[in-house]
Amino acid sequence: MAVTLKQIAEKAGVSLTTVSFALRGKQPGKRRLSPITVERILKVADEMGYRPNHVAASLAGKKTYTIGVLVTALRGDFYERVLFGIKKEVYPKFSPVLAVHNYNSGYEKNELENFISKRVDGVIAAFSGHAENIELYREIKEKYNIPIVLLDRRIPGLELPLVRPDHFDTSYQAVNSLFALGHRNITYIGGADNLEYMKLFNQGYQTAMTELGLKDNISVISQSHAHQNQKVLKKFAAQVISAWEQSSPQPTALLVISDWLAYEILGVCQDRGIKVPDDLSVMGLDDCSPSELPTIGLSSVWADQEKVGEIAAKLLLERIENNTGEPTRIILPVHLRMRKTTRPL
Amino acid sequence: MAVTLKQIAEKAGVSLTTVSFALRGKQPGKRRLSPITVERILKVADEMGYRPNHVAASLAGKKTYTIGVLVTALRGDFYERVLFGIKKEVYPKFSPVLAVHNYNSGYEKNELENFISKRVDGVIAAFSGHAENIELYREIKEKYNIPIVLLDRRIPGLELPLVRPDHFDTSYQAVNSLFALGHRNITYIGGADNLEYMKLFNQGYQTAMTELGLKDNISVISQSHAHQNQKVLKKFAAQVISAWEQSSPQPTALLVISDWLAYEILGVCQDRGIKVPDDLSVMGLDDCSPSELPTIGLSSVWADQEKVGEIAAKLLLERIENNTGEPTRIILPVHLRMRKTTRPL
DNA sequence: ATGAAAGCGCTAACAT
DNA sequence: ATGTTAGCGCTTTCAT
Repeated sequence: MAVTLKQIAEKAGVSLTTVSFALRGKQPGKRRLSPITVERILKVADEMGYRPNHVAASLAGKKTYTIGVLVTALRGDFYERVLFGIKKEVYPKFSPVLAVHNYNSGYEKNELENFISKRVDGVIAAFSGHAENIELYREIKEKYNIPIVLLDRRIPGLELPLVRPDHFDTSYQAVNSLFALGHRNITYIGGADNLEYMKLFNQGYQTAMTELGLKDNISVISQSHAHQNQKVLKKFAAQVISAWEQSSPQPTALLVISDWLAYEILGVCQDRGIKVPDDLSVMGLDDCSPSELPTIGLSSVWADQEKVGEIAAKLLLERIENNTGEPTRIILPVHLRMRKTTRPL
Repeated sequence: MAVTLKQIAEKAGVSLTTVSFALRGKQPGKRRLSPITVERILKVADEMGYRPNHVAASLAGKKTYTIGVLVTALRGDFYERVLFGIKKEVYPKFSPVLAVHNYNSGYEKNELENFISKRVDGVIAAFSGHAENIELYREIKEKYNIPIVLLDRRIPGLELPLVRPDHFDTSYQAVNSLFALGHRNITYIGGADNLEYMKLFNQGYQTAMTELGLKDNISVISQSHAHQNQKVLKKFAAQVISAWEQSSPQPTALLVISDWLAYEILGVCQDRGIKVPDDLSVMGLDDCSPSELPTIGLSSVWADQEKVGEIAAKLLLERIENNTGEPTRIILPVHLRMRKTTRPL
């Protein structure tokens, strides 16, 4: 069945060690081998159809060349882009093990334990927010000395490097751009603020409004659970628009925590004959791909998620290779994407 | 650092073997151990914070409890759903290693070799279509005896189990539903037919048209590369509509190979003042999530991709566990989702 | 009911 | 320039 180093060694008339080094090139402990033997070994290995056994190599070498990537969810082309950035950065030296927790504490625990058992060389994770798993993160870091890089949010009590888009500036910029268009009455449609990015969105909104002298116009509508299925979003969207219809003075713009919720709001507007952007401007905050579709054209704020992944991976590799690195915090700039759902007043 | 079986054995005053069995429950070779020792071992292990080392277990046990999942791409909520189905089915016994080839032969080769080196227990793969990798698939199957289940398309010359939605019936049903609405002049907007599903889409269209006595109305517009970025799609969409505008008699309906292309077509129609569905009905074939958005409402054909993943995983597990199973072919039914871009004539 | 011991296939000192 | 050898942390016969 599977060919081993030993078999190659026998066939090539050299020792197993020589084969091991020959096959891996010169990288490790500077052993010098005659090019002629190397060539012979390579040939034999090729003829026999040798495939290295990573499992054995990992056990012996105490390195698995594997990193654990734990994200909150896969849907919605968000962590997909992050994952792509990670893959790009570590390829082909490391391979990522993908895990998803969906904000479920049990899944998160399970996946993290799995990372430990798999002896991954490093972890990139988006913390779920469940405090009961903090000790597990600490164990990974301190007991197992596995480097961790965080995505999007910190873990209270743990000093860990973090990479995320500038959430505060996201809503801050959005409010300012709306202001520049002439809007003064801007309502923020938010989430429960239990996740750090939501809190920052909210703060960015509040700060911008205050700075612009619009403190009295601040108004927030929010719903407890942010990550929901389409049905729940639809219902919430209807509530938002009903509230808007009844309010006076009516806000001229809505700043919406997620593009997918904004799409539903657009739908409700359409049903009720509210013209966007003529009667109402709508703006999302996490530029998802449908926003760019010609029939949607939702104004939103774009973050380079791929770069988030790349940088996280880069930080992780540094830490894996040099066992160094302080808990840096890297906040990436975001960019306005003004499209068709916002207009000058 | 990491606690080992040996350390637990010493602390508990038993042999390493006993610890190994105790920790894994009763499953393997029916060894009987006194509940009292088991309890003590469990307690010690817990106190010491033991985490099993999967790497060592895999090497010794010749099973990695890992399956390789190779898909064509991640974007577009397609393989995402498949992956979800797979995870659901194998959790928590096996963990999937995710690989993506993007129709690139080199990546595919690399990822498959990686699967071998990782000694995965099984493989679920969507073949890229590149013939030069067929031997590698054969090697996995025959030399390494690693079970493989295919997604979406066969591999010429290899008898392997396959799971896919009914691509033929997708376009076949679509044409019939359009016919039922009164449409007779239906154009198919397709791809290069180099992938099996494209060929089947095309055949379903041709067959349905022929059966309905619409042989003379058959018309196909296609473009070589199907999986492109938005810019290319936009351009192709413009060409499609230009062709439509100039044709006479004008088709009343467009059957579009992918929903994302259809969205762009909708955009072009909007720009040129063509009313959908009043002037033209548009229908997609791979129901993606934006189709359901209220402001899009693209009619399409839905396939239960999650179930594709589930079934593929189920077939794979059977083969891993019993080393049995013929090359079954499972074709899942698809369902029409008539929304707002199609209308009765 | 429990242990001892032989690997699994490789890496990395430590020779020569 | 190449070989010998001792593990890595487990699973699994084979004993007792």
